[in-house]
Amino acid sequence: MNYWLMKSEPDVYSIADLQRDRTTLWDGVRNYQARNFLRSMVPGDVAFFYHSNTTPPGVVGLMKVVTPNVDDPTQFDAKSKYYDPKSTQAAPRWQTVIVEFVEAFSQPITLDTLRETFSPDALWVVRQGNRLSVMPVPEDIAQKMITMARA
DNA sequence: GCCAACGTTGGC
DNA sequence: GCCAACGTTGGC
Repeated sequence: MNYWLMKSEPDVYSIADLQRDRTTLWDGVRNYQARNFLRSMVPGDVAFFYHSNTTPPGVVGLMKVVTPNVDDPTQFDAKSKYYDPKSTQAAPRWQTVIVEFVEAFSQPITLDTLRETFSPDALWVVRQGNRLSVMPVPEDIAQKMITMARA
């Protein structure tokens, strides 16, 4: 079982939206490093939901992977902003996962607090200029984050 | 809204 | 294969 961190702008899709929907297909990732992490996810993996482009940015809850290795349907949709003309049904470029809501933290962990607590070498989201939207989280860091959020 | 960081594209 | 131009991300 692995831990991940996945970013979303709450104006686009928030933890409250996931709580309402229960599950969602995590579409729109168009970065190869992030996609490769998505491809390596397995059912039962736990992901921290991170709100980006908001005040304050931070980790707001937990979800878990229920269906791995799903072709992102938006790559085939010419009307989607995520449409990829180089992708074909026979050779789709973009895979993602379906995630299920687990928990909305009563006490979100802000980026400031993450920076005070964890090293950028261990938790990539605190690296300056970090733009990766899906990243691994080491297990010991993940356990500490969960403890902090429930304190 | 600004802009630094940085990934991608495309001409050569 | 280099690298300048360009587009996007995301904190502030």
